[in-house]
Amino acid sequence: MNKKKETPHCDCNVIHNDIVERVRSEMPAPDHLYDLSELFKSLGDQTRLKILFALSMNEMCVCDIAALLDMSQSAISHQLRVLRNVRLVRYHKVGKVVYYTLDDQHVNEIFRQGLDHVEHQ
Amino acid sequence: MNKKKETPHCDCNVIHNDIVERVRSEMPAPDHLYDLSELFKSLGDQTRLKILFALSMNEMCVCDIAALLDMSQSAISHQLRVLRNVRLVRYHKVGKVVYYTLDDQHVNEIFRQGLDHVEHQ
DNA sequence: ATAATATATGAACAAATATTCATATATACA
DNA sequence: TGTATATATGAATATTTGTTCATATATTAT
Repeated sequence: MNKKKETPHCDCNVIHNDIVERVRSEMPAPDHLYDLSELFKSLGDQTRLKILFALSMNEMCVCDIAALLDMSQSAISHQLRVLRNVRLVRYHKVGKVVYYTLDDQHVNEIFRQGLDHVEHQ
Repeated sequence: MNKKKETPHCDCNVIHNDIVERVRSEMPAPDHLYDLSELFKSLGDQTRLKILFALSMNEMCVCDIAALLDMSQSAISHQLRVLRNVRLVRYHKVGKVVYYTLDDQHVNEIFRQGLDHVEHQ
């Protein structure tokens, strides 16, 4: 009855073993998959999307962003940290004020591709 | 997901009101922001990224994917529904077997941009 | 020095999410 | 008709995540 039990979780029979093995051998490294999922995760929130859109128009300080989105300074600061962690934004200080900018061009590209997708259906 | 409260939360002074107003007037429609965040959210999970990578190589049935990722058929099926909901994948049935494929080209493009970003640091 | 302001952060809480488990549906075959 | 197989799905649970609250840090002005 049981063909192969090498995979404890899969409770169905493998239909196309050749394809499965070929895909398995090409699967991106766990590190890359992790980084990529963290990147997309950071884009998967409306607040952060709004922040990124804002920064694509102008550099802005934390206070500007909080006012724009009508949210607390703390909430914005927490979200900016998320965006810093995946290097989507960077900042520079001028006195007490911290100005945020987009970190690289990929952001705009990814953004545009995403909009293409959601608008094209 | 994102909760909207009525109370004004910004507890700091607006520094650059002109910029804030200009950005506010250009902010994408809530519908688009919602769809876009749902799209990226669906990409922000390692299991789903693996599924999408697999499907970028070959169409695969649910059973294949479960075997490939060493996960239960149920877990894969739930994740495929998420991917269907944002139209990243589609399927066709052959008898009992359901084959999944990528739904459009944007996926590969977004994928590539994302990898560019995480690899370029 | 003190006060005021801009931002960051840890802890707590509520909401969202991924997986498991049990079960339902659909198809094929004897 | 039955049984077996492939997939889907609702409910429950455990983990993750976004925001709030209180407070800390850093900078400027007095």
